Amino acid sequence: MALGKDYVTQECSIARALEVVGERWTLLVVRDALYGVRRYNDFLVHLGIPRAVLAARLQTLTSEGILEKRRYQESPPRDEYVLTESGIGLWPTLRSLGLWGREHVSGVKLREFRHALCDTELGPYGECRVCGTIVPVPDVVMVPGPGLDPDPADPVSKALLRPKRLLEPLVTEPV
Amino acid sequence: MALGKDYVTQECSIARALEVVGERWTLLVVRDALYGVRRYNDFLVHLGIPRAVLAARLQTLTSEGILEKRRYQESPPRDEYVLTESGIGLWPTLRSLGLWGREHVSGVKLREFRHALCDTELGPYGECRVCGTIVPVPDVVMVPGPGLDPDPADPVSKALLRPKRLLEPLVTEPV
DNA sequence: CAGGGTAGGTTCGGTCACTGAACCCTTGAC
DNA sequence: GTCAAGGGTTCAGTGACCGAACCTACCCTG
Repeated sequence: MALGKDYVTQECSIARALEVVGERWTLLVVRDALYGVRRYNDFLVHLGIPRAVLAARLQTLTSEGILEKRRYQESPPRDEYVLTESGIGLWPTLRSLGLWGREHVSGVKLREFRHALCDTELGPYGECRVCGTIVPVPDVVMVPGPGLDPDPADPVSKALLRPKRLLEPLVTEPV
Repeated sequence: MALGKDYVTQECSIARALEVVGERWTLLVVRDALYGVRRYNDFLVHLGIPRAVLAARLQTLTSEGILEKRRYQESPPRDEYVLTESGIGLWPTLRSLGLWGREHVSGVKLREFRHALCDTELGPYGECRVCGTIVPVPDVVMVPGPGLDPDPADPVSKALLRPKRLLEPLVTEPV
């Protein structure tokens, strides 16, 4: 946590959670990972985060068991960062935070989330209104909403314009 | 937001939300407000936050429309900080963040939340399993869980040991 | 009416996280 | 041999956060 200080007096699960994911950028890294971003460089260009900070976040998220670093090719050695179960568990939090931001801060719908099996838009708790069940994260499809810039500058944002399932690895166009 | 920098490149409701509530201490102030804390001094002793930071947070939260500052006595002039509708809208986020912290960080159940009308423990989305509805925040009762220290040092934590509804103003024992 | 207590701040020097830019290493392609 | 790309590390500067001290307005008590 920021300043090396924990919320030491707080006997509270929310405080414990914030000690892990409450630093600047951390939740945005997790969000990108949910959207399918896996590579250092993709996080870098999409978030506009300083390299040193990204390296630090990826390392703490890995050591906290939220991301898993895994080698996907040997030569040259390349690693990718994939969400663990614990990391996927942050989906409801990010979902409700996003809804709150849309409703009380930005006022614009930038993305929609739908149930892959029946194409119904999710309710506020990530449930499918038609099927009446909580939709598992891999069955959530993200599609761009009306407020989203149709021609973004960076290739990661471009790739995220295409409807895709959460967690499904992002493929960026080779420049 | 920290360092005067917003998440400027991010076209995303989550980023917008974090610009408002993503600073250190901010979400804990909102949590305390949900628990019924209203006064400067109660926030201070309960959070263990530096006075200057608390003053700054209360001011930004007020100007962002999440808290409302209101005079509750004239002489001496005293103000209290009460959640607005927008602030209450953060309940689902805090609820899911707390659940995640309990499940993936602390592992201990510190508090329980129940439906006031039927005394059923809430489900993960703040719904009542018996009534089948989302419980409005004022109808949520908070009761201490098994893992909570039964004899805390500060009077605010003491007062929070008694079951009470969310938002209901906290009354601290006069020392 | 002096002294003490309380609520709600502001000020201030020091520390530490974040920032942006530059540099480094390994590998593969030309 | 040279270049580019991916994935980092290093480093000086800035500014948020830290704790402690100080300030103000009002009330109560002797």
